[in-house]
Amino acid sequence: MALKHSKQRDQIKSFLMTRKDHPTADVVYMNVRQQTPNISLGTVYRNLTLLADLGEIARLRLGDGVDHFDADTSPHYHFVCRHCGSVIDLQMDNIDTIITTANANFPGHIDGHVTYFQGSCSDCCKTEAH
Amino acid sequence: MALKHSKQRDQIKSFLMTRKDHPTADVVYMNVRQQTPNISLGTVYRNLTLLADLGEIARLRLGDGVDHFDADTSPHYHFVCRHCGSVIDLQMDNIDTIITTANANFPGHIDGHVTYFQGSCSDCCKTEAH
DNA sequence: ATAATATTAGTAATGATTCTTGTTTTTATA
DNA sequence: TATAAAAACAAGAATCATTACTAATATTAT
Repeated sequence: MALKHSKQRDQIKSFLMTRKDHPTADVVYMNVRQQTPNISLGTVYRNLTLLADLGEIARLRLGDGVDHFDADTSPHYHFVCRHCGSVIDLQMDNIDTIITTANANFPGHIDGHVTYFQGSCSDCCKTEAH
Repeated sequence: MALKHSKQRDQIKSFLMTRKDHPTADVVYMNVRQQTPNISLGTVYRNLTLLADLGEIARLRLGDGVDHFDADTSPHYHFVCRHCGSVIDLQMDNIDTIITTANANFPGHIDGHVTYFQGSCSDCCKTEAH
């Protein structure tokens, strides 16, 4: 069951690398379809899952009920705007020390955490009064 | 549109207060149905959402595609076992200082974060070798 | 008691994702 | 280069959690 090359998979990954806004499967589908009109949504889902399992992309679950995907697998954090829902990269120092803190009084073994941030993005800060 | 009392809502909240394992809507439904056999799943969902909006319970989104509910609204964290999926309360010092860290180089305004921890619960640590 | 309206049960609809099936591509090897 | 095994595909059905709809019922203020 070796991996075989696929034009569709290449296009999905290439598209994702051009984007910094962490698109959903449906957005990937609508965009890749402009180059390959008869690609199917199932193919997009299957390849996004495969690429995520391979570690070539990241799957983001940000509480909005839809998976987002990110071609940038380097360590960084994410911000979700409460107003417009946009997902934005966040450069900040690594906070993995919270894992040590969490392990202190825990009877099992903690080896990871999921963290994302919320608030108003700069655009929404301008257009609304908070 | 003042709130009116409802036996179903009381039972849903009462049941949730007896549990420390953060049940899903379906688990709430199956249990409350033992007292009120013809309660509908829609009623369970509607009331869980209402109680969460009122701040009387917490809705937990932990990346497994199903919402979990918690009658304990005091500040605390959660742990999700990678092996059995169990959700466990975690007592640890508040880490809201990460919000200040995150705001440092961010052009908008960050006012919150979502954090949960992952690893092996004590039961799974015993039964498996990691 | 009555009227206004929030709530309910039951069921249909939605939306994201996964699964199935028969066909097409890819790739290793003869 | 031909061929055969298997990976990948397109199209569409199925699944699962959740929400929406509607007519009936329960609650509450007067």
